[in-house]
Amino acid sequence: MVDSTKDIHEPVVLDEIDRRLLEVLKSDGRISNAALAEAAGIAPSTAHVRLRSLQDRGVVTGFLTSIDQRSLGLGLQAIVGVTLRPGARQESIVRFSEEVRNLPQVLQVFFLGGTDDFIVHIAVADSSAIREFVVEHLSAQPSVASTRTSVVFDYHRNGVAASFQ
Amino acid sequence: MVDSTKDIHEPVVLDEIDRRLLEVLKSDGRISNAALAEAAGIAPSTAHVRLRSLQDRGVVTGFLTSIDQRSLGLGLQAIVGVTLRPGARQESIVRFSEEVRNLPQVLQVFFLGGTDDFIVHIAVADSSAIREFVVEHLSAQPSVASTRTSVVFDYHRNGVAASFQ
DNA sequence: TTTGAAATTATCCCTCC
DNA sequence: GGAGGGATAATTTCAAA
Repeated sequence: MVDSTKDIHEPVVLDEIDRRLLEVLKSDGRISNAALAEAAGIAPSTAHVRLRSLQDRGVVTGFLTSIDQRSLGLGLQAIVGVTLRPGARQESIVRFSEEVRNLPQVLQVFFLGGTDDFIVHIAVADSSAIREFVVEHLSAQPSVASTRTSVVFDYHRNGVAASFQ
Repeated sequence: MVDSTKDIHEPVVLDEIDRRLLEVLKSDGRISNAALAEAAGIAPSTAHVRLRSLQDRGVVTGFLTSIDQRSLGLGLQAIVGVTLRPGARQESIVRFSEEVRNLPQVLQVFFLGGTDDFIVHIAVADSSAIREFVVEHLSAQPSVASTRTSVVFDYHRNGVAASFQ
């Protein structure tokens, strides 16, 4: 008996074949089923069922396309660390963070326990757009105590983690 | 005449159709060519040519699979900020950073201009694995002056930026 | 460049091992 | 749970506008 509405995280058991499939898919999400099957040493029909199972079990949460941001006119990336005011209301923080993560400049948001309360990874056109982003969307917020902006000189990605639920 | 060996970044011109294709592909890298064509309002054969062109021009740099790290037994994510010693030799920094970004725990590395010289996004099994990672792979390095570790409580991703060449 | 249509492949479901 | 086979549907190429 499997519950189809799983809001909580139930343990997932992956065997060697699953891990091989994931290893291939990690860096080639658009590989054909036939090629995926061959890479994992199984029949195409089996690979097909396996991949569906990985999606159903929530192991594979989606397929993404890596896009060169410069081509979109967004040649500059930055990391902005944000510290919130100690007295900020919980509900206003939640609303604020949801606004931030839906802004078009935002690639990723990390909510942290530590010095910064969260950090935002953005891609923008130029340095004035960074300042504009920070002033308009972060500093202007009453919940925000301070921000620290760092320009991204180089960036490397090994894999893509799923957004938390 | 197009140079196939483009090491430098040449300007890319995207029209409205290209942008529509990218918007769809961004969050669904495995969409079928037929569905992609319909979403962009063009013929499947055109969508096919267009997508190939986007790849050839370096706009689309790859297709990735978003994987729930918890399923892999990596239930904890952290951000580690690293400051390098002012006197560290350039070549040792380069070698070190290349080692770090190839570690299996590492999801992303950002090289920054600012307080931290770079930050590392990792996924590990538990808190002792965080400590192990920092001690073994970061603090032990002679180039490293200090590190600051923050646990990731929540994570959200809007899109995937290409790794810098 | 875009398209429609043809040739080739792949997907997907069903059945059997 | 994995593999085979076959109907369906997709991708890819190409000629033409």
